[in-house]
Amino acid sequence: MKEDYGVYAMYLKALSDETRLKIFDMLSDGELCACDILEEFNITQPTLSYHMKILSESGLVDSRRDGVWMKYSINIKSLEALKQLFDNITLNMDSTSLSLSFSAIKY
Amino acid sequence: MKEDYGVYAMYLKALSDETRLKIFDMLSDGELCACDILEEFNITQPTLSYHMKILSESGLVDSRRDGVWMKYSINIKSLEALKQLFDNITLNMDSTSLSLSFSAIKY
DNA sequence: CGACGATATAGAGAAGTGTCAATGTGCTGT
DNA sequence: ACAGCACATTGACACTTCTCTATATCGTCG
Repeated sequence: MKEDYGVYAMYLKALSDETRLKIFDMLSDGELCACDILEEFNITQPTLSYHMKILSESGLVDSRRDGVWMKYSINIKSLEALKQLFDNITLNMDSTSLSLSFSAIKY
Repeated sequence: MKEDYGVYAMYLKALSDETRLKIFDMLSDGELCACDILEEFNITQPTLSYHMKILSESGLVDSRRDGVWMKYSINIKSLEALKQLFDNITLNMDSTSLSLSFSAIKY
């Protein structure tokens, strides 16, 4: 974990662009093809392709061909890894911060 | 939430640099001064100051003067917001993805 | 006050990013 | 085979990012 800063930084860089973050959030509702995603943005098709490549190569998003279409979906493992990254940060907190964190737990 | 992509993208951009991500993780053990942080990296003092400014201005990190020193600490609210961002993404998943997510829950 | 230690700012340069128009590639019907 | 649609790649450009050296500011102590 402590040694994976490079991987996490890559994930976060992939999501640090507002367009890509929106796309990632869109994919939380399930698999989508590029054409569906493109309709939601005021960007050209090559620009979307560029963003999808970054998301795919980072490992955050999986892609597969379905005939003429490319279908994209969230890679669960990378999403869980990101959650653990931020969850672990709270767990390491000192007592002052911990009391604040406890009040934020919502189960 | 759905409208805050700009804020989240800013948070993620601030953490998308490996140095800044390490610093953020270091701060999870509690408040640190710039001099303590600087010792852990092979960068110059102005470069660290540049990174701390990005972390502070994004809202992820709080800063205060303590005599000659600047003390930095994690802003809990922004950290919790980041956790919710990723937690909400799983919650929106369809049944196929949900079954995968359940298997990853570790309580 | 004046010197010093800690941090911030300015300026510059190399490298990276996001966008587009133009073009290439791959699949599917006819 | 070939025409057409979906998507990828290329090349170019403006803009941003990260790093440094040099210099400024701020707070403390004698």
